[in-house]
This record gives sequence, C-alpha cells and structure tokens, in this order.
Amino acid sequence: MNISEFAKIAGVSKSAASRYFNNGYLSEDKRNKIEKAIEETGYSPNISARSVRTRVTKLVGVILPKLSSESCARVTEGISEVLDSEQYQLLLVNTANDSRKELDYLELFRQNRVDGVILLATELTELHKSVLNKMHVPVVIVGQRMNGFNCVCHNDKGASYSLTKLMLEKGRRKPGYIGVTMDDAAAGKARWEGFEKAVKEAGLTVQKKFIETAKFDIDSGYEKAKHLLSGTDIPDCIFCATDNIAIGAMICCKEKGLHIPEDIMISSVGDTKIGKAAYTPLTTAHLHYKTAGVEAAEMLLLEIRRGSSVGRTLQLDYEIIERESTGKCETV
Amino acid sequence: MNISEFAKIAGVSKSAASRYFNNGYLSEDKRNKIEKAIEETGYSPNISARSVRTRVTKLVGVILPKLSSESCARVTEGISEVLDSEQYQLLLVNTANDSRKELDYLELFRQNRVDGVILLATELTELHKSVLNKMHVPVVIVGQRMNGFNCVCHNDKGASYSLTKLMLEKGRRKPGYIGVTMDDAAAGKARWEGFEKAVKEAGLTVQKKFIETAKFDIDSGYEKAKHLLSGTDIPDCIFCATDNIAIGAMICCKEKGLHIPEDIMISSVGDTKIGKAAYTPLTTAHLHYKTAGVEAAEMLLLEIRRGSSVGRTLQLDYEIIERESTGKCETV
DNA sequence: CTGAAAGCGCTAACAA
DNA sequence: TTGTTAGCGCTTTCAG
Repeated sequence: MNISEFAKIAGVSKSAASRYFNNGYLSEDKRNKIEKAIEETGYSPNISARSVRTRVTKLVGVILPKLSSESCARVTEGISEVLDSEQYQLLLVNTANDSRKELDYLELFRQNRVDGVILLATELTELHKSVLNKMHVPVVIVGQRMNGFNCVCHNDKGASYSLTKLMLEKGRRKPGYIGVTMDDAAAGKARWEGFEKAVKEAGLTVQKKFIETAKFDIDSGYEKAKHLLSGTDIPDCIFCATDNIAIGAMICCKEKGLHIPEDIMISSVGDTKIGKAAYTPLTTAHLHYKTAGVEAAEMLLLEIRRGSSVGRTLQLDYEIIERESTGKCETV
Repeated sequence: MNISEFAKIAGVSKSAASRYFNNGYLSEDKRNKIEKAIEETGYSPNISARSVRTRVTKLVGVILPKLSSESCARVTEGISEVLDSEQYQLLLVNTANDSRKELDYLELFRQNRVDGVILLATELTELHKSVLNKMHVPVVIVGQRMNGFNCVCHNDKGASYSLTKLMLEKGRRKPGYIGVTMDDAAAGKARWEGFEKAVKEAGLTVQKKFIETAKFDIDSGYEKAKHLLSGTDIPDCIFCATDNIAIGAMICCKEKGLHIPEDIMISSVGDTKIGKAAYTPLTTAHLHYKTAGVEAAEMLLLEIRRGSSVGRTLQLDYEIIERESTGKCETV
C-alpha cells in the first residue's frame, strides 16, 4: 500500500496524509479520518521513499572492532540509548579488528545511507585521516583522539599512572608491565606513558625484561605473564593495559603458586565485569564506556543538526576501583 | 551528484551507469569509462532511491534484549558475519529488556525499512505471536522455540540435565537450584525441567527451600545464594541457570567460607568468559551462541530469497565443560 | 488550511 | 548491447 491508496481509503488527499506523518498542519477532522484509516490498514510510510525526497536517512553508522568485547558493547549501548530517543537508528558494522574493513566501511558510509558515523577506533593511521577528511557526513571518534576531529575519549594516561602509583606507594619496587601495541595511541601508548611516569616519579627505573606486549585477550595475557614470571628475578607488581590481560596474568600467578597480592600485585584498566568475579578481585580503573557512547551520540546529533563545526575532544575521567589484587582486604 | 550527472561526466547514458552498478550487460569500453569516472568523482548510487524502485533494502533488523550481555553479543557477531558477506547490513535495536519496546520494534519493522528480522527472544507471549503473524517480512527467532515460526535454539533442557546429573553422580544428595523466571521458556522453564529430571532420576526429591529465582546478573545470583546458604541445612551442590548467577553464588560461597567444590559444587549454563576466570573455574555447558547467530542469519537469508515457507526449528547441541567447581582438578 | 503537481535518484521495460 | 522513458512512494512548493 502506498500513500495514495491510503489517502483514498482515509478519504483525504495525498498531501493531507503526508502532512499527518510529518509536521502536522491539518484540521482535526482529517486527523481523525487518518487515524481511523491507520487503525484499519496498519499503513505506515515507506522510509526509503521519504529519504529520497528529504535526503535524511535517520540512520547512524557505527563501526566497531569487536562486538563481543564488553567495552565496545557498553559504548554501543550508550549510543543506542541516545539514538533511540531521537528516532535515529543504528546501522552496525563489525570490523573484527580488520583495519582494511574499517576503511571500507567508512568508504561505504562516506556518501550514502547514513546521516552520520561513530567510529570506535583502535589504531588511527594517516590513511584513516585522509578517508575521514573526505567524509560527507559528520563523524565522531570514540576511544582515541585526533586533532581536527570530534572525539570522545578516556584519560588513559591518568588511569595507568594512578594505578601504578597506587602499587608503588604500597612499597613495591619491581614493577612489571604487560601492554598492547603502541599503534593503539590510547590503550597502547598513553597507558604506557602513565605507567612510565609513575615509575620514574617513584625514583625507579623500568627493567626491559619486565615489559611485555600482549593482544587484547585473556590467553595472550596468560602467555606474556608466563614469560614475565619465569626465572627467579620477577616483578613484585604488574600493571596490565586491560582487564583481560590482567585476568590471564592472574591465572598464571595461581598456576605458579604466587599469592596475590602478597607476592605480586596486579592492576589494570577497564573495570569490566570479569575483574569483579576473578580469582582475586581485581583493582582496576573504571572507564565510563557507556557514557562515552552517550556523549558521542549526542555530539554527533548536534553536528548533524547544526552542521559541521570545529573539531572538539571530550575526555572523560576515570575512577580507581581498589580491590584485593592490590591488597585491599574487604568483604564483597 | 546523481546518476545523470555522473553518466554525463563518464560520457555514457544513465542506463549504462545503472547497469554498471547492477547486473552488468555492458561493453568493455563503457565499463572503463565508468570506472575512470568513479575514480575521479567518488560517485556511488543513492541507496534509498534504489530501494524505492527495487523494494529491497538490503537491511536486516536485529532486536536484542541487552547488547552488553556476552551471549547476545556473540549471537550478533555471528549474524553480522553472515550478513556482511552477503552485502546485507544490520539495523540494531536494543530493547533493554523492555517487552513493550520489543513489540514496538517488531511493529516498526513490520512494514518498512528492513528485508527481514532476527529476534533474540527472552519471553514470547501471545501478543508476540499475533504481532509476528502480521509481519510482512521473514522473521527468525533465536534462543526460543515457537511453533509455526523459524527458530534457532539451544538444548537448554539437555544441558541442565547433564550438568545436574554430573554433580549428582559425584555423590551429591542435596541439590539446590537458582533459576530465572519461568516466563522465559528456554532459560527458565527448560533448564528447570532438565534439573528436575536429573534429580528425580537419581531417586531424590528437590526441596522447596533449595529453589530460588534470580535475575540475569551477578548481584542477583549473589543475593539468592545468600538466602539459599543461610541456616544450617544447605545444599551440597547448586545448579544455576546462567553463568552470571553462578558467579554471584560463588562470591557468596567464598564469603561464607564454603569451599568449592569440597563443601558445595556449582555449575551453570552458558560458558561465558567470566566462568573461566572465576574464583574457582566454573563447570558449565557451552552453548553455541555465535553459531546460532550464523545459522539464524542464513535461515533468514534463505527465507528472503525463497520466500516464506513452513516454519522450522534448528536446535544446536551443547558441550559440557568440566572445571574445578565440580571437582575437576587440573592445571589451566 | 488544502490539493495538484513537480520531482527526489534510481531501475527496468521497451524499442531500437 | 544500448538509450529513452515511465514510474517506484514520498514530500513540498505553489496556487488557491
């Protein structure tokens, strides 16, 4: 059924029907007729046809690296909440950590289909920059910062600094580090810098052999910890870039008979669910993932409405959650 | 830029350009011209306009109860993988466990915008049935079964039966149960039935006071376990409907000084990441969430192509993952 | 406040 | 193979 047919049934003109579904500007009488006809027919306008005319799709594209990661899911949840309340819908694409796909999707969204794009970024290259610059719709980047673009990000350096400091202030002198690739400016580079800063401020130096680079999952954290904890000279505390890595490290400690926190302290950034339920509850920095999603969506909606303006970066604070893995003894 | 303008630049006719982006049917010469023009202009066709003509949106709506639940995320990941490879895209809506919203979205998708719908269902009411019956596009239901519809689901009863049996065969005689609402036919009802069957087969009876109904989260599992484990007469094993509940129960056990598995065994259904990293690694039934997503998407695509046929239900098997929480002693 | 009519960008039937 | 043309369903001037 199309709007002409529907209008006929309702006993009004096409235009009247269209007005009903849009601004209004209609007499009470026609309004009633139309409502009755909707009741009968279940008619609702074809959205594609509307989009052709209005050049508005009411769709926002969301590009994310891994849907089944808790942090991504939480950001997306925030995005969805805002979009929903504004009658926008969410077109989701999953790059499965494939950088080429990320660019493909940006390209796909460049001209068509969506009114705006939210990119949950991990690694941002020059190629990204050039594609982003060619976009015809507004874009908001989440989790990374990039000059000239709209970004919502976390205080990664601050979080790792605080956590490392916390462990060192409890008397630890041999800090270890399990991070992720430096190509990730946030989780890789910034968290490293925070760690390094805290170590230096404590008058210590980081030993090369106490540094490892892992992937983002538990297994990788386990493997790297295994390497770090082999031999006799081992760290007395480890800062891990992510909760997953920390969990892997803790499993390794357990296996080696190391007691947490007595023999070795562990902390990490993320505050995902897993840390709370872990073998030894994990000290972590809570990052406001859902809020980041909410803010990003709102920033995007503003851009869509007001039109492109100057790039801005919103940084969200963190909160230290102290648990047993750094010596906090308490009931749950 | 529209296709006419683009065709002019390329030096071909509108139709030639359209053909290039669709079936083909084009001379090599024109093909080259068009490719060159794309290079120059970055043109790509307007998808809304195409949809108006073809009545195909290449969009699949996915309705889910909670994005940040690991099981949902994994199903969605499977869906996304298949859709992606078939040039379909995923329109995601999150009901936040709000049954009214679920119906709203079904309604929204009923006439418009999408070529098909995948519903990750929790509770399926008569109202659902009537809305589903009025859909104009194919629907696949994931996680529940409903006669007359296309469903992909798990063997919930079998999984809970096997896990309960496993614990009872190790000599436990006082089984406890922390489940979820019976309105959820899969996670609530079926898992209860499996538990009950195993208990009866072992010649035991379930004690009323050893039965609790929780929500789907850790905190609720913790609270219900607290109730179950108060007093002196407590269960010597607990089957939990979900991993999250089990984790909550384990935290409670730890707090009460109960040793797992010596004093009390715990098992549950789901095999989410959290169970592996738990205080005591959790015995669980692995459900093939991602595969369910893949199968659902493929079932839907088939329906979209072949047109609606008779409803079919695909049940996926489970796998028991035995860990320390039921007495399996092993290194990781 | 209303209806007629033009036209959004595209595809596909048709005639060449 | 190709180009012309009608028309998908809708919104939005414009004239009343």
